[in-house]
Amino acid sequence: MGIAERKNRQKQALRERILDASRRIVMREGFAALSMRKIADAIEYSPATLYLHFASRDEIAQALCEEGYAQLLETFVPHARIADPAERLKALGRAYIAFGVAHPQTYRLIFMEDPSYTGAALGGAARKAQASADEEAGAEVDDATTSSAKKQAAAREPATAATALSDSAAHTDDDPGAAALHIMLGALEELKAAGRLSASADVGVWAEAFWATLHGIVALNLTCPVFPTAPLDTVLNLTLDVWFGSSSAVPEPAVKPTPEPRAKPKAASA
Amino acid sequence: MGIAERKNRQKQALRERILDASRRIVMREGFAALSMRKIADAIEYSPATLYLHFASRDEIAQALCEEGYAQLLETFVPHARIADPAERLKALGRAYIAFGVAHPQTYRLIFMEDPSYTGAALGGAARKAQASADEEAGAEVDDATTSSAKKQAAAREPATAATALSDSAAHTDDDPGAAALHIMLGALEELKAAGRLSASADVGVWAEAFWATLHGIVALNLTCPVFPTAPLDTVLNLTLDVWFGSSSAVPEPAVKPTPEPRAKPKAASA
DNA sequence: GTCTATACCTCGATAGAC
DNA sequence: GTCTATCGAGGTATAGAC
Repeated sequence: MGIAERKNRQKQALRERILDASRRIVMREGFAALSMRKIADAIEYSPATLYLHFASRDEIAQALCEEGYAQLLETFVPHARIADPAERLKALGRAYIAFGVAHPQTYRLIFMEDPSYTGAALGGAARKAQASADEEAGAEVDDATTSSAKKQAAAREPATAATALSDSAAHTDDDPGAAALHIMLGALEELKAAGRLSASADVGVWAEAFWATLHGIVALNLTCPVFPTAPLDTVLNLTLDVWFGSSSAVPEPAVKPTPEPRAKPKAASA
Repeated sequence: MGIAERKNRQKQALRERILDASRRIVMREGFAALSMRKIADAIEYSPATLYLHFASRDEIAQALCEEGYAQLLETFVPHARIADPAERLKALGRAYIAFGVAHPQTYRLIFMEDPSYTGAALGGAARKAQASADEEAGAEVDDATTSSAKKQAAAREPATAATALSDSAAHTDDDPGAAALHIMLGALEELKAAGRLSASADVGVWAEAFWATLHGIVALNLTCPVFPTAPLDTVLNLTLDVWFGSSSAVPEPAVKPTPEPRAKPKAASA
């Protein structure tokens, strides 16, 4: 069987070469420029050979996406150990933006190209967020029908940073997107448990809204050459302060979030 | 000269037919599916004829973009009359998201396709934001070199909603993007003048960060089929409350933004 | 397994007849 | 002004020789 194993190794090696070349093309010229011909050229094989390893261009793209999800999650992991949940969320936000700026084409591929690619990243994650929200609302969860119900159990008790991390690590293998979102959910739960979020706040909604905010900063920055006019860090810091309060050691806080929530009456529109 | 005028009218009419057909194709199949052949088919002319009215496909796309900018601005205008600046900003945010959801392909074309398209919308706008920020910082503005310096003068004094609107209306003809951003800047200036924003807050940064946030919600919604899991309005309301405070008449505010800004010490990261 | 060769698309843009 | 015809380039995917 040694011969079969060698052949298998060679097959896997070529598969990796294909993905390597594809990754380089995407990083250099963007996803739209990824074609079977170009990949074949890059690895010095004929286009037909590619179809022995991938059924289509789309399958190659999906493989690249999965790498991207994992890569993004990796940048999250170290920050998940930060004790203060607000600081943790801010650090995660910074890591998210940093990833997008450092790997623009990868970010585009995952979050700005095909809905099915983005869905693969956020689909499972969003389902978990919904489940968490339902759970929080006191809805009954049918463990038999939910394959990942066991993993969600840890979120039921107000988790410490350590348990949140170890729990999310359980997701890492199968679904990086869900794991990433789960790290955020854990931090938001802690904030809420500490009374720094309204008791009626829905952490699932908070997580989705915050994620969308981060996405907006990255996406606009990648798409629009003149955004932002101000330094990116300045915009990011303001955004994080608005969401989770100013935490700088500076005596005078730079931003004072709406001291009078409902001071003025609503005006009639034309 | 009547003959020449008639020919001119006919030429303009065909130009409009081309744009109409293009708009329909983009709305129905997306910008990527817009091809000269398809347009020609739709208007029942040969592809070659198109090149008598537009130099290239790109020129058609840019014409569509300009319509889109103006369309977006139009949805802003009625809300610019709201007296309370925070409520005005929230209404603008809602209008922005509503536009993106109602006209997904138009929104994609303007803000998610080609950087040059988005730049045409935000480029001039961003320059104005920067100018406003400079001005605010006490920098001298050389009126001779800035063609629109006169228009910015109105923002110097804490403007009423009326003056902010009339001022922004002056931008409408030449640059819808700048006009839209200017409406937001005016509202932020008012917030600041009322002491509801820190005196050291940079309204240019606020405007860019808020715009990015709105963009994130729309973009993620358009790209990701499962976002948001929660109703879009719920996510939007939370986001607007986080940015400009809760203004609902409900006795218990749904969201309490970080009552203890710097309660916990910063934790050491691993 | 890997190749050559090719079928079969779609595209933007242009030349030249009418 | 409008057409037909076409160039040349790009793409996915496959058939069949080796």
